[in-house]
Order: sequence, then structure tokens, then C-alpha cells
Amino acid sequence: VKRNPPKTAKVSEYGLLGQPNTIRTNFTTKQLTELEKEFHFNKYLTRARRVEIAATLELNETQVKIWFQNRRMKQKKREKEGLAPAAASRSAKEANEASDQSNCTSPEASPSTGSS
Amino acid sequence: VMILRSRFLDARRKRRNFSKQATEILNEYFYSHLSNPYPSEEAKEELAKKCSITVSQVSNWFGNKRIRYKKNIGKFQEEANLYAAKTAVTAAHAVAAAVQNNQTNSP
DNA sequence: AGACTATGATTGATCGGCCT
DNA sequence: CAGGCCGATCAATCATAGTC
Repeated sequence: VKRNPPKTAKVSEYGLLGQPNTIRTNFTTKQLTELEKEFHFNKYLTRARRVEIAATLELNETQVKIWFQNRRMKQKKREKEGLAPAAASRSAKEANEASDQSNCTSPEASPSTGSS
Repeated sequence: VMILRSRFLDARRKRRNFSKQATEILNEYFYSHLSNPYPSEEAKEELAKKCSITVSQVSNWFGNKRIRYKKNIGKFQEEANLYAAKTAVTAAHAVAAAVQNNQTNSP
């Protein structure tokens, strides 16, 4: 009782223009790092904060808003999966790494990517 | 252009193909619900259990399957026929069993 | 061994529903 | 009625596994 039609009827009806509207913008590492940092500070944004971040990172307020929304969903999914696979193992060994947050879901660490 | 490689080694992106049996089960569901290949949360949980994978993986599988199927139906025609036939056979067996059952106890 | 294809996962963005 | 959030999905892309 959730989905009826495949929908996505007009996700970007670029009628007579050769410019696909819905472009999947590629966030830079810097933008992602800042967004991530802000997320750890606050899971939710206030209007003011959103405006500020958007300006700082040169993004639309909508993009920032959506990023936070997706980020929250991502975290929820992570939490959910990180605490269920224990089907037949009570071994306290891998009790888990729950209680954390500092955990970085996106190890941006560019190892030795001296890449230029 | 160089700075765009931010999608690097997502360490955990270590993928493992699902077992042949799991794929079998997923495809069976997909092709038997081709008119509406959107399993409910409950159905996903059931499929996940049968396939020994997570619900998220089931979701990913259906998401990828739906898009890729739509993108090139022709490429999946053979597969579609194969599962359609398999489903038909299963149904036929069910009917046969029902008939037999009906005969044995229907005075 | 290398090119090409199949496939699982990730993610910016959209859709519909619900709430404030 | 506008605006934000959630849950599900889409669609493009990444990186690896499998095939030839």
C-alpha cells in the first residue's frame, strides 16, 4: 500500500533544451568534510545554520538540506545494520562498537594519495 | 578533475556476489511480480532470510534490477522467460498436488 | 594477462505522504 | 498553504568480480 505507479514521470522533462536539469552535482571533498563536521555537531539544521553553511560551501540551501536528510537516513541504516547480524553468536567478543559517533562513516583519509 | 577522485577506495565497498541460490530466489520474486516489483518491507525481510543477506541488500538488488531491467528489457528477455516458465511449472505442480489431494479425500 | 561485462553499493536528488 | 522530514526509489557512477 505504498507504491502504485513506477512514477518518476517527469524527473527532468528537459523538453527542448539540451541541458539535463537534474544533474548529480559532485560535492568536493572539502564540502563533504565540512558537511560531515557540521553533522556531528548537529544532526538537524536550523534555518540560519543552513544559510550559513550553504554560503560557505557555495551550495544551495536545498542541497545542504537534502544532504542532511540523506545523511540522517544513512546513519540510521548504519545503526540498524550494525546491530542485527548477530544471529547465533553471543560471544561477547564483538559486543560491538555501538555507543560511538566519532566513527567516521566516510573515511576520507587519502592515505598517501599524493596524487596530484 | 583530479580532485574529483573523492570517491576513492570505499574500503567496505568490497563486494561479494550473492550465491547462485539467492539470486535464484530474488529473480523468481522479481519476475513473478514484474508488473509491480516492489516487495513490501515484510517481503524484503522474508527474502533476506531466505537468501541469507540483509534487507538492505535485498533493497539494493531490487533497485538495481528494476533500473537495469527497464534500461534494457531485451537483454533480460531470456531470463524473464526462464523464470516465467519455472514459475509456471511450480504452479502446475501445485495444481497437480491439489487435484490429487482432492481425489484422495473427497467422498 | 587484458578487455569487456555483470553486479553490489553508494549517493545526490525526486516522489508521495505526513506533520507542524 | 508553505516547508521540513521520513521512507522508498531513482539514476548515474564507482569499484570489484566474473567471463572470454
